[in-house]
Order: sequence, then C-alpha cells, then structure tokens
Amino acid sequence: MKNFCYEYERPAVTVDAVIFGFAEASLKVLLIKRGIEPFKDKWALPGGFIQMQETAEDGANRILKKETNLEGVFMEQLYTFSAVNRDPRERIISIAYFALVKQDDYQAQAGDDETSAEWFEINKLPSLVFDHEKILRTAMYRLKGKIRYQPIGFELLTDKFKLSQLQDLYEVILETSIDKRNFRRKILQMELLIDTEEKEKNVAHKAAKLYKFDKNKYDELSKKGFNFEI
Amino acid sequence: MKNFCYEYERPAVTVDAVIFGFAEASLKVLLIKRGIEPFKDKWALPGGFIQMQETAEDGANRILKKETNLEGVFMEQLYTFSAVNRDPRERIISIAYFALVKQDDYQAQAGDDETSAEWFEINKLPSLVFDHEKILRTAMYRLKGKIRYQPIGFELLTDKFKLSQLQDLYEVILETSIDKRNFRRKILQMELLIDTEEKEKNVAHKAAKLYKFDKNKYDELSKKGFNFEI
DNA sequence: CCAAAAGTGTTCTTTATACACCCATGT
DNA sequence: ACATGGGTGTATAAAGAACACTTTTGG
Repeated sequence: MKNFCYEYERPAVTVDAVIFGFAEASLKVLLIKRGIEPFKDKWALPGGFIQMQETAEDGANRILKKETNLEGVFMEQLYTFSAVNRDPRERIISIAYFALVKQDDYQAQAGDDETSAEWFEINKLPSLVFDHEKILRTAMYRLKGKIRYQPIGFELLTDKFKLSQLQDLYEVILETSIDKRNFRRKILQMELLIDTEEKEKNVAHKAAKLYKFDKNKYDELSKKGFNFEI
Repeated sequence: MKNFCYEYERPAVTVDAVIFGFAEASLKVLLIKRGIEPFKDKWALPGGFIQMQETAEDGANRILKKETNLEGVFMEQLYTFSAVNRDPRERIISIAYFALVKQDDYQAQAGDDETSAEWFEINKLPSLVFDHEKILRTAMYRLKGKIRYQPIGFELLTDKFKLSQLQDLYEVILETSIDKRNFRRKILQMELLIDTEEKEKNVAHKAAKLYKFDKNKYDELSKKGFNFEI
C-alpha cells in the first residue's frame, strides 16, 4: 500500500482554488461540500493533491474544469500556505490559486455532474474547513488590490456588458461608491471598450449600450507602457 | 535508508530566497556557489529543503540567517515554482521568497563563516542553475512593482540615509531618472521621514542631512487609509 | 403618465511635470 | 579657487472630485 519511500520525510502538496463569480450585482465564491473525512459535509474550497506530472497551475486548471467545466479563464497563483498544522491529518502544503469566471457561462455549462458545488455570496459565507477562510480572505484582498491596476474585472462579466454592470462590479469589490459620470468618463477615455452597437432588450427603462473589452488593444498599449488604472 | 513511505508519490519541497542588497548605488543579489552535485560550483540562489516542523517562511528565514547572519529583515513570499522538470534529479517544488537587507549590516556581521556566498550586481550576474534565473526575474519584477506602492525601499538603506541615496535607489530599481526637486518634495510632503539633525561627514561638498523612515507613523497612517506612492 | 435606469458637462481643486541656480565643504 | 554634490521655488498642464437634470422604455 505504501509504495513510495524517501530518505527524508516529505509534506503532501495540494492545490486549492478560490473561484470568484459575479452575478446579481454581488461577488460570489464557489465552494464544495466535502464528501470525505475529515470534515465530511463541511464547506471547503475546491482542491486536490497535486499530480506528479502536472504543474501547480495545471492542477488548478484541472480542479476548475472538474467543478465548473470551464477552461481558459483568468487564473493566477495566489499564495502558498504552509502552516505546520493546517491539516489535522498530516503536514500538507497548499498552493492556492484564484480564478475569475463569467458566472453566466458556468450556469449554462455546469450542473451536468453531481458534485455539490455551490455559489455563495461573499457576505453570506458558511464557515470553512482547515485554513480556507484565511485563503479566501487572502484572495479577496488580492482581488481588491489588483482590480484597480489590471483590467481583470472584465473576466467576471459576460463578453458584452453595460457600463453600469462594470461600475457595480467595481463598487462591490472595492467597497466604495463611485460617481457615475466620472467613472464613465474615465473608462471610456481609455478607449479600451468596443461599442458593440447593440443595446439591452426588454427593460422597462432606456436601454443601455453594450460594450466589449478590447483585449488586443490593451495588450498593444501595455507593451508601450500604458498602465490601466481605475 | 529510505524510511519515509507514502501511499502516493510526493514531490520534494524546497525554499529558495532572493536576497537583495543595495550598495554603491547599485542593486545586488546574494548568490551562493553550490558545494554539491548537481551543478557543483555553479551559482545558485540560497535555498534548502523545507523541514517538517517549519513553515515556508521559517525556512526562508533559516536560510537567510545561515547565509547572512541576519534576522528580522523584510521578507515576503514571492511565488511557488512547480515546473515538472525544473530539477533534473526529481520533482521538486520550490517556494521562493524575496528579502531586502541593509547591505552594510550584512558586511559588518557576516564573513565569519566560510560559505561561498557573494553579492552580484544585478546587471552583472553569472548564469544560474535550475530555473533560478526565472525566479530572480520574477523577484525583480515584483520589487519594481512593489517599491512604488509600499515603503519597502527603506529596507535596503541604512537606518540613516540622505535623500539622494533614496533617489538613487528608486532610479536604479525603476530604471528611470527622476527630477530631484520633484522627488524631494514628494517624499518630504508625506512626512514619513524623521530629520535626525545629523549630517554626513568628511565629504568634499555640502554635507547632506540624514533622515530616518518613521515606520510607526506609516503604520498609523496606513490604518487610516493612507497610500504610499512614489 | 409613471417608474426606473441610461446618459451627459462644467467648475474647482489637487497633483504632476518641467526647469536652473546658489550653497557648503574638502582638497 | 575649484570641483562636487546638496538644497531650493514657480509656472503650467493634467487629472481627480463634486455635482443635477433630461432621455428612453415598458408597464
């Protein structure tokens, strides 16, 4: 049974993923209900042991795919958690990632497997196992810091979005209110949004224009020293 | 000999440290000459296997102490490198840290052991083993990004410094030139420097005032939402 | 016609940038 | 006396912050 032997004791290594979504003007996190001990039936971040033939990033993508059936979304290494007793069983080091997904895509594609994954509003979280609350706090802190200087907010919205959705997103994540006119001017002045010429439909008010984020243009400008900032 | 057996195969886990110093107006990194195979006598970042009773941060501090005899300096987790073949022997995952040390302190205290550690100017590096060049690039990128928004530059200077030293530091790390008057005004307006009432001595020109960074005041202001920015 | 969200400009304040000369000290 | 780096102020441009009304649409 125990076939892998080493000269020195080794910690186990896992990968955990903080998967953020945004819907109904609130920030959400995907949690899974543990199916095994320890802490069976408690909520946890999706994760698993790293495989010998995969990088940590591969592992994080594998977990993302398993839980959401999504691939190719924004994903970034968050931090490596190595407290000696973070797992009651044995020494386990966790390399944590955070991902930003377009929640509508997920809702369309997932639901076809029976893992008990569920979206939780960031302000209505259950208690989590191990040090997962700490990991989640770290992820939120990172997201909050990063969204102002990199155009990652768009990763949480559908491809076409209206400016008020983008503003809602910033307001929720940064926990501030932003002046509508100043926000719109600032975003539009960057010239990173493509006007799709479409409008939202069937709303009981003036229909909003829909925009797309121009990733190619952003990449171009970045090379020339442009810095995104909200 | 191989006494530690597990049900599943496990990667080994190491900690590597990118230790930055600043002297003679240039940024330096501490490298060690490897004493063992593989790559014996090649230059590498200081590092070692993580111990079962220490966190990664403890490990990084242990390595820092071993190589420089310093403790309590600025240290922060950088990134975890997990490419499958980054080490030719076997799968080794490295949790990398970066540290900022006051190089003068080091020169005063170290030299009492015979490890072949040596400071290299960042622009005159030898080639490094494994993926250590990648780790170093990652560290420099992080340092460059971070120094503008957190007062970590002071960690590289002696306790008392003159403004031109601080400016040199920013110019070297950011790879730009900065207007002297604008720089001085910006730094002094923050009111985070304490005028020590001392001046440099024995220089063939007007003696510069010496300042200290007021960490307590910075911590206070941070709590109230102040953001350091150069 | 009413409710609900979209869309739009101007003024004022703050911050960033560009720029050149005199001062103190040791040799 | 001279070479070296220290120290200082102002004017202009750019960016940020504050603020209220009209428009479009479905019910």
